[in-house]
Amino acid sequence: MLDPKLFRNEIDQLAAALKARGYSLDVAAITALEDKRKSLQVSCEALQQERNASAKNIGKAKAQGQDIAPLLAAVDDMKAKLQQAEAELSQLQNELEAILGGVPNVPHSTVPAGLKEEHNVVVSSVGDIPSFDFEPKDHVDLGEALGMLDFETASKITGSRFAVMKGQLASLHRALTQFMLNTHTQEHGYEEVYVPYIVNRESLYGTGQLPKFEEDLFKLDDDREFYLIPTAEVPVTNLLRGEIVEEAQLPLRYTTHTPCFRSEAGSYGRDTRGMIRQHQFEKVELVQFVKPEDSEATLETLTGHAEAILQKLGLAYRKMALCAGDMGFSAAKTYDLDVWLPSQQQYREISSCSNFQDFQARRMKTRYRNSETGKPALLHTLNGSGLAVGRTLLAVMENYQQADGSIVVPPVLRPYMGGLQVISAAGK
RNA sequence: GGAGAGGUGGCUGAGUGGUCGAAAGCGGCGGUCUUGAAAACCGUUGAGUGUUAAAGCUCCCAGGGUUCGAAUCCCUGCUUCUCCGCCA
Repeated sequence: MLDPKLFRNEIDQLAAALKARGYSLDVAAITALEDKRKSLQVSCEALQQERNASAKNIGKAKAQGQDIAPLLAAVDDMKAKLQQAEAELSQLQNELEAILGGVPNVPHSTVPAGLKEEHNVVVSSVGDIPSFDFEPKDHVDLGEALGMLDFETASKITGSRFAVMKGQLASLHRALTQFMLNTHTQEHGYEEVYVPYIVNRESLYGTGQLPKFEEDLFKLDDDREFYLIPTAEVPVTNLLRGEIVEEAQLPLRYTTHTPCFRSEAGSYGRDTRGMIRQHQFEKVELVQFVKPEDSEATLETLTGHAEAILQKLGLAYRKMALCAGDMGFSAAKTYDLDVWLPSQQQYREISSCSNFQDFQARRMKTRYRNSETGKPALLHTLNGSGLAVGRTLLAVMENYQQADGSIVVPPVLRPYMGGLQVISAAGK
């Protein structure tokens, strides 16, 4: 949610800024509604004032033992008038809120212009692209040949876009998670948290998945309106929904490992092979709450924390600054980290790190007490994948494969694998 | 699943349908004292909206209702705690 004042006072500038990301703001409709709201609110408050004053007078008169019957008669029609005004106002406010809640964040001034993926800018490329003296296989062929990756059984159990892993590959998957969590908690200063994987509507509204992106989510058949989390961003960011934290506690850094569930509606036919795009995948998430003046720098360090994982794993990647039109709904600025996949001869997204500024915090009413003013002020929120575990697994498989189809375990993961150096069919 | 008790400001916690946005304490902030700090004492201190500033308005878990008037009464939901039952 953007600051409502922007819609009242600077709506034309706002519309121009949003156009950069391909969003066209209905200025005329919003202005008309806003004008109507203003006048309705004024008249409604005048009626409320009248009611309060007369009720007070009646109370006084009664206390003094006077006859209050004439006073009651005088306020006879007031109630109905007020009720009608309040109903109209609240309907209008809901209407406005629905519109404003659906307006995306304004791109930060440093965000590259452009509306499409090809306008994203390469910030840096790190690591050497591996060369093979044989034809590298993709992770599906590798995993199936090892007998450790099975999509057919998964689709029997559930359906498409699920995977079954076995043996050392399943262990490698777990090792990656442990390695990431340990790195973030021990080297990057994050506190590990465990959170629910099912969330309510309020939480999804807070981080911006609702009301606009309901079709991306799995909703439970339950009258409590529960959803499976599409990312740990939702429960972790909502840890502080409605809270006021002390400035001395900042910055707050949380990391967690959760499964993520995405309906992938609208992605039919895309990435149907392998583990790139699944309905269920694991992710280690980084979330930070910082003072507004710190968020820009924090996006750099947080992205660096995700990069550190790729570096320690020895994977080649590039850091992309997303253009205005390619960013998510709530983001003011986003870096994607794309890892090199030998089978595709291209980089694929493995992490997305964003600064939401106060966009989520305003929706969640997450504030801190500013020590200078003594007043509560909105925090800035950031998050990033550190990393998507399934995609990291397939990147490791493909980049560490050998001619015989075995997979070398990256040295940093060996302590988590009982010292195992190579995954081979014999190890199943 | 059954029975009972709660949900009030940053926190703890009072609050007979009318002067209650709400006692008190803690914490915070400012001051006195002190070389400095602590202690003590004095003052101040909810959030939002609105305004040049104010006034006004809204908010006592959420949503409905009763009433001229609701933190207070009624209904529904959510949630916390205690006891019983069941259970990984």
